[in-house]
Amino acid sequence: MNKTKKSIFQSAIKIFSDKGYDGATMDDIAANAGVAKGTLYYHFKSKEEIFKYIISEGMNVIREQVEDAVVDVKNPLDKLKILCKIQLSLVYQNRDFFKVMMSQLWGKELRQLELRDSIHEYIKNIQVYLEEAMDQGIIKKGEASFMAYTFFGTLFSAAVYELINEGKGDLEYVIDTLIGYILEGIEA
Amino acid sequence: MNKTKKSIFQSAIKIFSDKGYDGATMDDIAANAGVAKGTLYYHFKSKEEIFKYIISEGMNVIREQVEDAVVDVKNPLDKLKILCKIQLSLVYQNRDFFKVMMSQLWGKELRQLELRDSIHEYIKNIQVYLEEAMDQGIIKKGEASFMAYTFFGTLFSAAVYELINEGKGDLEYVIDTLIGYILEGIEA
Amino acid sequence: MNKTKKSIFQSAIKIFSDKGYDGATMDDIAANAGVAKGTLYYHFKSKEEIFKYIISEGMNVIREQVEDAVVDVKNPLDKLKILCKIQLSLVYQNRDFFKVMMSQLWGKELRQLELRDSIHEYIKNIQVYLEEAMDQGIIKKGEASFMAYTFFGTLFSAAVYELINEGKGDLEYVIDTLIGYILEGIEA
Amino acid sequence: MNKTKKSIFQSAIKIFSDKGYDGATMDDIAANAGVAKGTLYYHFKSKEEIFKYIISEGMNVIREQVEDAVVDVKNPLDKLKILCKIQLSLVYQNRDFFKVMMSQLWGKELRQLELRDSIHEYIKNIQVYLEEAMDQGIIKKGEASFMAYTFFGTLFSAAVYELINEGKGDLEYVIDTLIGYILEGIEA
DNA sequence: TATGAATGAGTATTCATTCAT
DNA sequence: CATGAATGAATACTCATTCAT
Repeated sequence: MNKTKKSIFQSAIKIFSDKGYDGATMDDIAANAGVAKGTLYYHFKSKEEIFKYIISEGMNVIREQVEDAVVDVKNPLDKLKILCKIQLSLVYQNRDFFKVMMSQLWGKELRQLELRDSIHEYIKNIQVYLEEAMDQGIIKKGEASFMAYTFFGTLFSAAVYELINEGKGDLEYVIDTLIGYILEGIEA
Repeated sequence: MNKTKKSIFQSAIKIFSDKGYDGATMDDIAANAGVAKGTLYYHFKSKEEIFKYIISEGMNVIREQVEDAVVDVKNPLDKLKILCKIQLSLVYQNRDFFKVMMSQLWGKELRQLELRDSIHEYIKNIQVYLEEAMDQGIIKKGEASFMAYTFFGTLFSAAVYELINEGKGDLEYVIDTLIGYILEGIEA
Repeated sequence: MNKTKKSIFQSAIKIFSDKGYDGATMDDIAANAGVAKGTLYYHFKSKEEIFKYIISEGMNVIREQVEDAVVDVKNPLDKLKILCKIQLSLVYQNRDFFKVMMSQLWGKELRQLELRDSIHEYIKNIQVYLEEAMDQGIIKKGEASFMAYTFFGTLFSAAVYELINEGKGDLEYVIDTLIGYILEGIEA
Repeated sequence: MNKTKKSIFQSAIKIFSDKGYDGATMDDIAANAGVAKGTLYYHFKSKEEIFKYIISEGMNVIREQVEDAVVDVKNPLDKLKILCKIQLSLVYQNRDFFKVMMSQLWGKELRQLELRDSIHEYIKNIQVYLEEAMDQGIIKKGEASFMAYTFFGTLFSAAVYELINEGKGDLEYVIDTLIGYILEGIEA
C-alpha cells in the first residue's frame, strides 16, 4: 500500500465511522485524505471497493494479531484469557474500524452480507479455541458455536461502553473486569 | 397513532432495518406502507422525524415492558433473571427495531447522538437493578455502571447470533443459556 | 363577497406581497385567513384564480376612486393634480396590493401578460386626461402615451421610497413634492 | 468568470427575468445554459447563490459605467443629464437584469432585503450628485434623498414603457424626453 | 500518477389540488 | 359551507462516477 492509497484507506475508515457507509461521501473521504476526488478512483474502483478493502484488511490484522498472541500459549485457560485480552485491546486500538463494522453488520445489502460472512468466519475461529477448552474440561460443556457469540458480544459491550463514556475508563481495568465476567459470571 | 401513521411507522422500521438510515429512501417507505410519498410528509416533518419517532416509541415500549415484568418480583436474583429474559425476548420480538438501533448507535450525526443518550438513559436504569442486587450481596461488588454495559452487551450477542443464524436457534434455550453465562460465567 | 371569501382575499394580498406569487403557498394563505386549505378551493377554483381576482378587484377600486375624485373638477390642471394626489394616496393605502402588482408586472406567464394588459388599459385612461390638458395648452405638447408612463412611474418612485424607508416619510409632503416634480421638474 | 460559469450566469438572468425567482427552475437554467444540472451546483452553492451573484455583478457593472461616464464631466447640469442618459441606456442594454431586479425588489425574503439594501446604496450615490447640483443652485433645493428616488423612479417608467411597448420606441427619443421631464417637468 | 470539471440518475421535500365527510 | 387527509407531479439539491488533461 503506497502513501496515497494508505491515506485514502485511513480517511475512509474515519469517515465511514463518523457517517456510516451511505452517509459518507467520496468528497468527504478525498478531502480528509488531502487528495482530489479523481485520485480515489485511481486507487479504487468504487466506493464499495474501498469499503471491502477496509473490511478485509481490518479482519486480516485482527486475525494475525490474535494468532500471534495465542500461538505460544499452551495452557487452554490462559489461551482464552489472552484471546479476550487481545480482542479487547484491538477494539480500543481500532475504534473507528470497529464502529464501521458494528454499524454495517445489519441490513441486507451485498456488502453487509459479505461482512457478516467474514465475521461468521472469525467467530468460527474463536469456536475452535472454545472447543479445545471444553474438551479439557476447562469451561462448561455446551454448544461452542453459541458460546463463541457470547464471547464476541463482549467486544460489543466494550465498544459501546467506550463509545458512550469516551475515553473515561481505564483500559486495563475494563479488560480484566470483562474477562472476569466472561469466565466467572457476575453472581457473587 | 391512527392507521395511516401506524403503517408508515411499521414500514419505516422494516426499511431502516434492511437498508440503514441513509440507505433507506422515502420512496421505499411509502411504497412499503402503501401510501403516496406526500402522505409521509403529512404525518411526519422529515425522514429524521420518522427516525426519532421510531426510536422514542420503541424505547417507551421496552421501558414499559421491562417495568411491568419486574414490578411484582421481590427476590433480587429473580429480578435480574426476569430482566434478562424480558430483554432478550424483546430483542427477538422486535428484531427490526433492534437492528435499526444497533446500526445507528455509532457515528456522529445528531440523530445518533440522541439515540446514544437514549440508550445511556436505559442502561442507567439497568444499573439501578444491579446496585440493588449488589447491596444484597447477590452479585459481585464492582462498578455497577460498567456491569450494566455488560448486561446490555448480551442483547447484542443474541441479536448477532439471531442475525447470522436466522431463526435456527431455540429462543428458550438461547435465553436460558445466556442468563447462565451472565450470572455464572462460562468457566467450568 | 362574504366574510370568509373576504378574509381569504385579504390574506392572499398579504401573502403574495410578502412572498410573491410563486413563493406564496396555499397553506400560507389558508393559515393567514384562519381557514382550512380546502376552504380556499370552495371559494376559488385555483391559486391563479385568487390572483386574478385580486388584480381585477384592485384595479376596479383604483379606477372608481380616481373617477370619483376627478369627476367634479373642471380645471384641467387641477384635474391632473388631483389625479396625482389620489393615485399616490392609493399607493399608500394599498401598499400590499401595489407590491403584488409591481412584482408581477414582469415575466412572461399568462397571469403576468394579463396584468400588463390591465395596467396598459389603466395608463391609457391617464393618457386621456393628459391629452385634454395638452389640448388646452396646460402641459407640454408631446406623445401623451409616453407621458402617461412617466406619470405612472411616479407611483413607482413613491412605492420604492415607502418600501425602503418604511413609514418614515410624511405622506402629505411626499405627495406635494412629487406633484411639483412632475409638473415643474427638478431644475431650479 | 470562466466560460461555463458565464453561460450559467447569463442563462439565469434570462430565466429569472421570464419566470421570476421562484418560478425559475434549476432545470430551466441548466437547459438554457446547455449544461447538466449538476454543473450548476459545481459552480454555485445554490439557486439563491446564483441570484445573489447576478445582483452583485449587475450592480457592479452599473456602478462602474455610471462612474466612468460622469468622471470627466465638470458642469453639474451636464453631469445630471449624463447620469440620466447612462442610467436609461443601461436599462435598455440590460433589460433582463432590470426585470429581475424590479420583480425581486418587493417581498420579505432574505435575498429581497439584501437587494433592497443594494439599491438603497446605489440611490445614496445618486443623492451625492444631486446635492452637488443643489449646492450650485442648478436644481431646486429640497430633500436630496427623496429626489434621488424620483430619479430612480424614472428608470422604472422607462422599463415599464419598454416592457409593454416592446422595442417600439426610439431609444434616443425616449431618453431625451425623459430627461426633459425630469428637469423641467411636464407643465407647459 | 493525479486532477477537477462535468455529469445525470437519484433523493428528500414541497405544494397545488382533490375528495370524502 | 367547510374541512383536512391524501395525493403525485414537480423541484432543489446530492453524489458516485467518468474522463480529458
